[in-house]
Amino acid sequence: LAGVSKSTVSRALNDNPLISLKTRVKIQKIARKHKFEVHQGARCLSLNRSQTIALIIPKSQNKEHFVTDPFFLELLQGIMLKMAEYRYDLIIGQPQKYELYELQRYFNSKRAAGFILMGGCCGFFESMVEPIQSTIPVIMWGSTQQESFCSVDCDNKNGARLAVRHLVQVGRKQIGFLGSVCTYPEVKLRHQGYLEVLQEAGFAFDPRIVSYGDYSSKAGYGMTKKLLEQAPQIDALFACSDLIAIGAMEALREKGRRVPQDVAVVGFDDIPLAEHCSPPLTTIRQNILKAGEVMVRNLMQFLEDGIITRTILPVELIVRKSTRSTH
Amino acid sequence: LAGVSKSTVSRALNDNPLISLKTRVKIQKIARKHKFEVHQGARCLSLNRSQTIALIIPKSQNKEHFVTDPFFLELLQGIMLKMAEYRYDLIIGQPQKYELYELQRYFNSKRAAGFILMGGCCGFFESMVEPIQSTIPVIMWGSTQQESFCSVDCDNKNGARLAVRHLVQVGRKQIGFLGSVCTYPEVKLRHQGYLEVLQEAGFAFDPRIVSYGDYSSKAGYGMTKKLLEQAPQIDALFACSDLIAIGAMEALREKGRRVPQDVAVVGFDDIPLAEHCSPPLTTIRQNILKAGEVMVRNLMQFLEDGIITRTILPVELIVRKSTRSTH
DNA sequence: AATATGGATGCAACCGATTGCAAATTATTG
DNA sequence: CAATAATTTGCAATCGGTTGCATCCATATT
Repeated sequence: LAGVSKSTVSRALNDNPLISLKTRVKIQKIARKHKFEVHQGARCLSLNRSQTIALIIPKSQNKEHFVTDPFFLELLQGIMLKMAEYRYDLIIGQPQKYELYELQRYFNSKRAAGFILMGGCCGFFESMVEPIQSTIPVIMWGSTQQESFCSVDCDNKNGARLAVRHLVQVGRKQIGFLGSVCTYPEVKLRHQGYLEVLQEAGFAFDPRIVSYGDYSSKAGYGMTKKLLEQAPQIDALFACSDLIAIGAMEALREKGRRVPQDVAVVGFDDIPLAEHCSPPLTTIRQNILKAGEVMVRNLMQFLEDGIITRTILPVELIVRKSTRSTH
Repeated sequence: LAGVSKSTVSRALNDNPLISLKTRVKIQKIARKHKFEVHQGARCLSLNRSQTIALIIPKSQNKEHFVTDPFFLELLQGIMLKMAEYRYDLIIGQPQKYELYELQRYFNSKRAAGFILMGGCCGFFESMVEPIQSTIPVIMWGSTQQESFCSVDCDNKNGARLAVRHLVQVGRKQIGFLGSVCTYPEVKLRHQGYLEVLQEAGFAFDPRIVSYGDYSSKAGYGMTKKLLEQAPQIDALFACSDLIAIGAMEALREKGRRVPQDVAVVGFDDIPLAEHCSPPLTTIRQNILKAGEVMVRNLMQFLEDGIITRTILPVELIVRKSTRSTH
């Protein structure tokens, strides 16, 4: 070192006001010059917590090994941006099973101080929620019934309402619903919004124009093919993701339906591609980047002060050609 | 504990053969029963290395904050799969600057024992390569001139050759090239493959039908618009990503060109969407999942034995409607 | 039965940082 | 100037594993 004890160095590097400004600055300068870095293992041992958050993502049930949705990347980006601000590290984990125990292992081994759960939207974690909140700091993406822990979600119901109301306004009468998995809370909410607007518009609800699959374009393609057979009269589709919508438009095209002239299509997410697919897709924009940031911020708040937040982020209707007959 | 010293416990949990099988099993059973987890901080301190690999991703230069390409997700998935096998943790880092120093900070603080560099493909890390190899365990995605450290890449040149040869075989004469950033090594290689096949086919090279942008559908849209103005005679396009190709097809459609009748289009990557866009896209499939796995495996090999590997993964031509006039 | 042998376990130091408390230094006050 | 207060720094214990070496015990050997 350069003149002082190691406790002084430790305090100086942590900007402890016990140490006089003069020595603090001196020590920090020396540390920088010698590219000194605090040994995180030692720090973690001493503090008994690590400056690390774990992002827990689901292994999807079907073949596809991952949330292939670009949506996830954007969320990740938002998370990382905010994480860097807090000078925390992000570890990504994909546990074998969706059990509290797996999270507890991370937590007990002090590999992570808190968790961001992506599986929430799939209902994976609903089961383990009760024991979690008292034990492990957690924030979840997606809607949930539980009040006892932090969550962030977009306004699914309102998103669906905006989409379907727009379809009604452009004169559509037979509006189909393309969901992903019908048990997902956000899908339920969107379906609810869909029903509300149909009712407000005085339309009868026809269960034959509702279909479920997953979030992929493949599923959208398949659902639409099926729908066109059992309900050829549809003149609009509200899809629960842009990928579904894109798959749907492909199926429509194969069946000789023009978008938007014969069938108008609305997606959900506003992925970058939505603007440049064919035709450009009317969709519900979620500010995913922001969502990622909010998740980190709220989790940190919980870690520091134990404040439980439940955030609903606004959504926005983006009108493009897939619902505009002219222009 | 239950009867023995802590050194015995430590050895037993690490399956050290010094400890008799009987006590080993007994201790492991007790540990499991009490959900004991090794404190990773302490372990890291003691061993002076952590069981963690850092995935370093670039902040893209333009507005888009991230590799929005689904390609990245698949790679991530492959990395995570293999990582779980080795029982290592994955941390994701997006350093402020692309300098050796940033990596060294991770390394010196013992937050990561090795690095997977995603920026390689963008040439970001080329500059810091010489100092790296001797200092820090690294594997890079993408082609590089350097021989001194591990890398994994797909066979870019051959991919381009397959794509362009296919276009030649279906009778196209004016084959445009839609690149991303012309300084990226993989783009250079693909352009090289493109030129080779043109030459073999006896076509003259026309620089006016080559354009560069980035990997997004937006860029594909823009490049194609420009290309159609300065070279309206083109009858085929080879795009360096599926997203570019999708943007290109949208631009073609707006300009009244039919795909594939007027202009055939080939992409690169085979993202899930490629099969369900309109028309389904002929493309070059990279086995990205495998690539991720190989990166982890080779990096681990380097960590253990210091073996430097340079891997080129095969690619495959997937023919779909975007290049088939009939059917 | 005494000694050699080897396998199983324990002792104790060590990794590098943090922090309560004591000590030393400086500043303030009567 | 001495006594006290306030500020600054150092001492030493602690966190929870790992590991070289010493020790112990049981069996094998002579």
